[in-house]
Amino acid sequence: MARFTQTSNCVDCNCKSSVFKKLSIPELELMNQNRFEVSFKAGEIMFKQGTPSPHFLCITRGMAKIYIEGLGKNLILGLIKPVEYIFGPGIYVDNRHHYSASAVEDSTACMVDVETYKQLVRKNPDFAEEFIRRFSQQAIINFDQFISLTQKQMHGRIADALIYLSEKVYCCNPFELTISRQDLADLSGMSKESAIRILKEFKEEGILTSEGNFIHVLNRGQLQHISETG
Amino acid sequence: MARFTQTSNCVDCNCKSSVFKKLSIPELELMNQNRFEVSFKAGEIMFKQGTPSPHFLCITRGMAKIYIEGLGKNLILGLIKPVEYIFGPGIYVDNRHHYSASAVEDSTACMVDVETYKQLVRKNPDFAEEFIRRFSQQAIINFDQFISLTQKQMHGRIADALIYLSEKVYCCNPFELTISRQDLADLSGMSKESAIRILKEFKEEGILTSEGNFIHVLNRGQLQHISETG
DNA sequence: AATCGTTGTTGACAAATGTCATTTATCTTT
DNA sequence: AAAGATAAATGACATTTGTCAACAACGATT
Repeated sequence: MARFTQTSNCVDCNCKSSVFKKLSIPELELMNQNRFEVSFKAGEIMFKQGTPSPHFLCITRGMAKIYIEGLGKNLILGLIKPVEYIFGPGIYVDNRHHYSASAVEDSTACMVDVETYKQLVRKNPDFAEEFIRRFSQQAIINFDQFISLTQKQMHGRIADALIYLSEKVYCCNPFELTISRQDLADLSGMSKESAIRILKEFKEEGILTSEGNFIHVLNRGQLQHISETG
Repeated sequence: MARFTQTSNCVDCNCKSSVFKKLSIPELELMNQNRFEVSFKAGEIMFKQGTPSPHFLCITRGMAKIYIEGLGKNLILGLIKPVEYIFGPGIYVDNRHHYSASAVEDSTACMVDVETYKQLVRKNPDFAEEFIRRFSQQAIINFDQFISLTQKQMHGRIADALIYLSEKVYCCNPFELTISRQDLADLSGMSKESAIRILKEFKEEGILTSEGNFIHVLNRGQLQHISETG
């Protein structure tokens, strides 16, 4: 199970994440006092859809997936890496998590008290605006995902997922896919078998090479084209 | 084209919409000074995806649809009626609209200056919290729509759309469908023909009756069941 | 009433996609 | 190294869904 540790300070995250840059030293200190660090092994659940959300979560090491648990299947909304924080929309509505989060790699995360956070949102308009801006960016990303998942065929959706993984998540090419094929399928809204098949087709067409979990995108333009034409 | 009018006052909306209840009289007055009313005929576009968004919009009469323009198809996010306001996530990010809005019935709307609005969000923490709360509620609704559109089959999706229309939009049963079949399809992420076919099946199975654009849901439980089982 | 354009409806068909069963690879544990 | 568990890959098939073409209904205009 998860182990408690208490190593870093909020000032560390302040150096890395733009959200906390809007906080003053005393405000950071307040936040620091109302947080604790937890470590998770790969596969462990960080929080579960439907449960109360007294804390929000800030990934300091490793990687997490956030996903909606639907009807038997999961829909992965995104992969979160250091130093990004995960706040569900529930914190201002019903204090429930509206999606689950679990570690896809061994990870550590800060759990920050939501009430402290909301208090700072009230007191510091710059912080509030930055929070709203983040929230808005997330919504815009969701819209794109909405279009991808509802209007594109499988090839376009896998292309979108590969671009996302290479450029937003692992930020390199070639990259090692640390998520499973099932996760790739859950990210693209299709069955695991279909995801595997399309990956194979892309390989046969010379768009990418793959050896085990290492994927090298050879023809980024082609991938973009497939993404845009559905 | 749209005609300008200047009839009501923000205080009117204050009586109807919970968002503005958090504003003081002087604040409402400020908002009132930075708004104007516009009327739209059915079918007219209120704002267009990709264009700048110097104003947000508050529907005071009629009904609007908000929709993402995707690859040839539209995805309807929701139907907006008085007194609800439409703010895109772009106002805090890139000052662009990330979806389009158009009148599905003859409508009037207030266009409120975004800068004034953001100023009030900074100054009035209660108002800011209420804004965030609304935004969050919208995100939660989007999650449900996400699951509906990506994990349910057509019958489940039409069931969801019918429940939404009957209970959230028209708020009565029977109700007159003022949107087209194409709109119903865009709301459910499928082709117009498929939407029509499923409506017919529901009719044959006695779940509803329909005469022209009037729909009467006879078996709400069955509809719920179809929604839940996909 | 006749015409035209739009929207709604239907049927036949093709394409996309999921499901199931089976095999292969990979990794861990013994 | 052997065994077992898990993940990945493949093939056959059924189902879901979209597309296309034709037609009917409706409203607006002449």
